[in-house]
Order: sequence, then structure tokens, then C-alpha cells
Amino acid sequence: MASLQEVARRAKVSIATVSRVLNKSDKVVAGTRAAVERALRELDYRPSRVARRLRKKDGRAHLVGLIIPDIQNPFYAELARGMEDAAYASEYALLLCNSDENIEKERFYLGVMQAESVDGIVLPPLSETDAAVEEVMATGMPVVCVDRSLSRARTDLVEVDNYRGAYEAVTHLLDKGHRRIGLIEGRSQVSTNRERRRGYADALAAAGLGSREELIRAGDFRQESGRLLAGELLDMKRPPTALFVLNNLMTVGALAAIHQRQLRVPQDIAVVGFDDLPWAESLDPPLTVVRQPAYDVGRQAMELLLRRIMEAGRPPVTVRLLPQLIARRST
Amino acid sequence: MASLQEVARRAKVSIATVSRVLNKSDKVVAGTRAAVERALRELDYRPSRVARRLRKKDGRAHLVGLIIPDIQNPFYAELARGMEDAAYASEYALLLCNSDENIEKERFYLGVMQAESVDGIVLPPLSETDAAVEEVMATGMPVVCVDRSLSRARTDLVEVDNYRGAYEAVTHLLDKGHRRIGLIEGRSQVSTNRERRRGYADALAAAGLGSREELIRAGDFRQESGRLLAGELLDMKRPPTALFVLNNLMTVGALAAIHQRQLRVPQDIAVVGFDDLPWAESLDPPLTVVRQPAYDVGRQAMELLLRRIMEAGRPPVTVRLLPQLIARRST
DNA sequence: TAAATTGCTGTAAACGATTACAAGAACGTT
DNA sequence: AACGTTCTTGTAATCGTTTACAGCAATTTA
Repeated sequence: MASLQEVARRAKVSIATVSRVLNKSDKVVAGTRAAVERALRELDYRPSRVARRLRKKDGRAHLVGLIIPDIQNPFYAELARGMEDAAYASEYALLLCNSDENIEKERFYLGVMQAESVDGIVLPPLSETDAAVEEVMATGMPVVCVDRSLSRARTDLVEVDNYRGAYEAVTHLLDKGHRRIGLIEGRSQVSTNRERRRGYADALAAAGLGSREELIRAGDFRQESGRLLAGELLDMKRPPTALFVLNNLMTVGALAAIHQRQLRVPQDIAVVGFDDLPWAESLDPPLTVVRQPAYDVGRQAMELLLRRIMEAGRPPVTVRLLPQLIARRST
Repeated sequence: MASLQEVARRAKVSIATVSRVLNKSDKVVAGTRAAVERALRELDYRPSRVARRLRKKDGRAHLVGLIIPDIQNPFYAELARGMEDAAYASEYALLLCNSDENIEKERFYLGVMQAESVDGIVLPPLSETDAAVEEVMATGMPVVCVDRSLSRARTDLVEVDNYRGAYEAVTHLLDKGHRRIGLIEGRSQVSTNRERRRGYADALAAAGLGSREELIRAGDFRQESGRLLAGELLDMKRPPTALFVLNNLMTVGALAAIHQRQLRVPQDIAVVGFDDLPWAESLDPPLTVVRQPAYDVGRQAMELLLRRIMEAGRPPVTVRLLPQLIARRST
């Protein structure tokens, strides 16, 4: 790879001059500029982002980080895609890591990102009191939370109105006549899970029903836990007539448990899932879901991050997006 | 962030000594070492990967790149996951980018990776004659191809026996009595697509059947093209009795087209898809697929890359993994 | 006891960029 | 003609590391 040195030598100027024509900042007389540009072209010069990042401070690295809990979850894939598109449009590269909902991995990758001097980080915190994230923020690193929020720290945040989504989903089930509605939740340390659960409880309460502990099961957002917990619920002496499952992967797992028991949906058991899936339409039966605008969450997070990088002092803002109940045939 | 300078000052030694205890390489007497280690701890020192990378050459950055065509495709998500796990196990970070099957984006990200001085790159080339990839390889950058191969360049490669997978899938359909088997292929420039198509044609030929052009449609690997092309095939005067779809997303699209026309699977139309899906079991009906070991492809690619980084001169190897036909109820 | 060897540590030069400052040329002003 | 500007370019410091080399003290050898 050609370096500034080599270009300078070929163009018979100093490296400072070459750097100036590259950064289009200072004045360089036309003749010199042309000579430099020719050398640049002839050597196919590409600046080293590494060297550049070492020298420049704050927001000029054109590199941002995204840490997602599970790359195999279509919700996060869509979110990543939205962020990626926004980043690419601004010529930022994305350092994408997968924490696997694992605090050690998150810590490792946060460390990597700091050590890589990224301009900023986007992530859904692993819990509402994610100390690792708080520590990174304390160093002055721009951080934007997506999907999930932090309880202690004030950050830029792009979230979805989870409470409302859950409330509507349960109300929908209630309207269909269901009274025993099972809940399969995920990790209770995360804010989205709590909001959704609150929406579930309030919707039941508004219908004059209490939420019954025996109909609630807590999992870990993974497909397998959805399958297991749905199984437990279905095998009860008096099983629920409907299931509300708090994320997409657990919903798929619940469906597997249902099919395994040869139950009919929605006659024997109705199902509503949180998060849409690109193939929800082709599931058996087409799945009723609360759709989250994941792509927009990612896109707006990147935009917020860009603004925070440009202007570190600005007060944090929260963008709240609306989910949408899509009634298909599982209810 | 504390730098070597600050640590050195606090421990009252030179930066060289600090660097030495960090790299455990040279001899440092116990007392000095202890003092340095204390300073390191007190200042919570973390080395700058950027500075380190600038100084060191070749394979010490502990950063590798992965460029995937579509992060929303579960096959690539699984592959990425396999690679990520292997990378994490060796304490490598992953720079993950999404090319969107777009040559411009791929070029952009290849440039970023070179400029970031990654230790190596893993990717499925966008076509068999992907010039951008060849150019990067020519600079000496370690490159491992996954899934898809390059026709001109010799690289390390982890691939799946696509020919065999397709051959078995079509044979399976033939065994079920189908004679008019439609094919929905993806981008014909990519090696996997060609191999799969060759498997399709050969399986038909082995049964004494020619492949008929009117039953073949070419798409772009995306869900929407699967839906459209399946629609075309289904709306023919004499439609095929079975569909073989060359990737997962197009299969999901094809399923949508089938459901839209209220056809029964497999009675009216049988379907086999290439690539498994975590929820293939819960589709309507459970989908017969050719399963690829995507996780292993990713994992082995990372291992190959590591070996190539360590030993640049070694001859390229090809690892060929076997796909597996999983007969469910769509055939 | 002087010389040679060994062991530990410090000095300084990279890596490849950016940028403050200096310097020289060209120009205008008085 | 002398001086002050302005414009363009070069010199050198810097970012945070690694590492070749030098230097010094302690130890071994003659």
C-alpha cells in the first residue's frame, strides 16, 4: 500500500502538501494540485484509516460500533440493516458485534470498540442497569441506546412503545373472548420485557381480570425456551386458551410446542407474538403479531449518533416509535 | 484513556519497559514488573488497538473482516455466528459488513477493511469473477472464500457440496413421482447457484428427462423474487407439480405465492428449498429442505483464515462440507 | 583486577497520517 | 526601494505503540 511518503516523493512535494490536497482544506495552487493528484492516481493511494484515527480525535474516524444481543434474531438483523444503510449513506463503516446476551462478551466488545477508537456506539443494553455500558459512557464515548433503555444513565434512545404494543395485543385477545391468557416473557432485566409485561397486566386489569402467576413463564428470548415454556403451559391441567409471547424467537418455539401436541391454532390455542417475521404470513397459521419498526429504529439510532458525535454537549433525546398490531390468523 | 506514557510516569520507568511487561516478551526483573503492573491496574490501562496496529505488521491486529451479501438471510446470520464464535475464542474481533449483493458496497467495504489493516477477510464473492476481491488478494491480504468460490483465483475455500444437495433434492422429488419440476434459481453469476442448477439438470437427465427452459426462472435470491417467479410458474397453462427453489428467502416467497393462490402443499404443488430455516418446522406445511451446515462453514473459515494469517505461504485448501436433505411435509 | 559477558532498562526511531508554525516568494503599498 | 501582506509550501511535532540499539551495572572469566 502506497503511503503519503511515496506519493510525496513521486509528486516532488512534501507530505504536508499531499495531505492538504487530500483534505481539500487549505489552498494548494493548481499546478501542484494536479501533480499530486496524478501521483495519487498512479500509485492508487488509499489513506490508512488506522494512522488517521490515531492522529485525529473525536468523530473523524468514520467508524461506529453496533453491539447486538443476537444476530440470528430477525428483529436485530433488520435493525442492523437500518443502521447499516444510514451509516453507509454517511460513509461510516460499522463494527458489528454479537453479544449473545452475554455480559462478558458485551464487555469484551465494548473494550474492543474503545480500543479501536470508534466514534460512537449503538446498542441495546443487556439490562436496565448495565454497568459496562455506563462505564463506557463515563469516558465520554457517544452512546445511543436502541430498543432497550438504561434506568440510571440518561442517553439518546430510540425505542418502541412496548407498553402500548402489549396492551393492544392483549386487548385483541380479550376481544376474541379469551380470559385465560398465558404469558411467555424473556429476560426480566431488560426494559422492553418489563414494559410489555406491564402492558399485559394493565390490559387484563382494565378488563377486570387479575394476572395469574401460574400463567406466566419467564425464559431467555431464545427459541428453545419458548418451546419449553409453551409446553409447560399447554400441559397444565387447565391450560390457557391463548398465548402472548414476548419475542419472535420464543414465539416460533411456542409454535413448535403447539404443533408437537397436534393442537389447532387458533381453535385450541390462540397465539400472538411480539415482533413480526418476514415469513409470518407463511407460518401455520399466519401469525398475529405486534410489529416493531426495527429498520427505522436502526436508522434513527444512527442519525442520533451522528448528531451526538458532532455536538457532544446536546441534551439526550428519546425517539419513541409506534408498534403495530397485525392480526393474521393465529387469533 | 490512560496511555503508555502515563503508566510509565506513574511506575517511574520508561515506556519501553511498560510495553515489555505488557507483551510478556522480554525479561523484566520482578520488582519493576510489579511496579508496572500496579500502575497498569491503578490507571486501568487499555492499549490502543489503533496505535498497536499502526506499528505492527501482519496478523497482530486481532481484527478480521467478514462481508456478507445479506445480513437478513438466516443462512448468513448462522454463518456469521459460527465465524464470530471462532473469532471470539481466539480473541479476534469481527468487522462485519453487509454488501447487499451490491458490487459497489462490496468495493467500499473491501476498501475500508484494507484501510483498517484487518488481518484477513472472509467473504462469499459476489460472482465467480469478482475483480474487487481479486485485487485485494493481489495486495497480499489473506482472504478466505466461504460458500461461493472464485473461478480464476486460488483461495482457501469452505464450501458445501451444492451439486450433491441439489441432485438429492431433485431425486427425492422424482421418487415422489414428479416429472414437471420447476426451478427457481438466484443470481446465475454465483458459483453455488450454478452448481445447484447443474445438480438439478443432472438429476433430471439421470431419470431420462431433459430440463425444460420454460420451467426455469432466474431471480436474485430475495424473498420478493421468489414470490414473483413462483407466481409465474404457478400461473402457467400447464404448471409444474413441484418447485425446487435455490435459496431460503426465495422459498419463503414461493410459499407466499402458493398460499395466495390457495393451493395445497404438497398435493397441488410440492416444494423443496435450499437452506434450512430455524422455523422450517413451523411453516405451513413443514418444509422439506436441503440443509447446509452454515455454522460450521463460518467456524472453519475462521480457522482457515487464522492459519493463513500465521503462515502466508501455505497452499490454499478447500474444505467441502456435506449438505443434508431433510424431508418434512412439503413433498 | 581488568576484561568479557550477561541482564535489565532507557533512548529514539519507526508506523502513516494531520497540522501548527516557519519560511520564502510574489504581490501591493507608500 | 523598503516594507507589509498574502499565498503557497515545507519542517517538524504529534498521536500511542513496538522494538532495535545503546548503555550501564552486576556478574563471570582470565
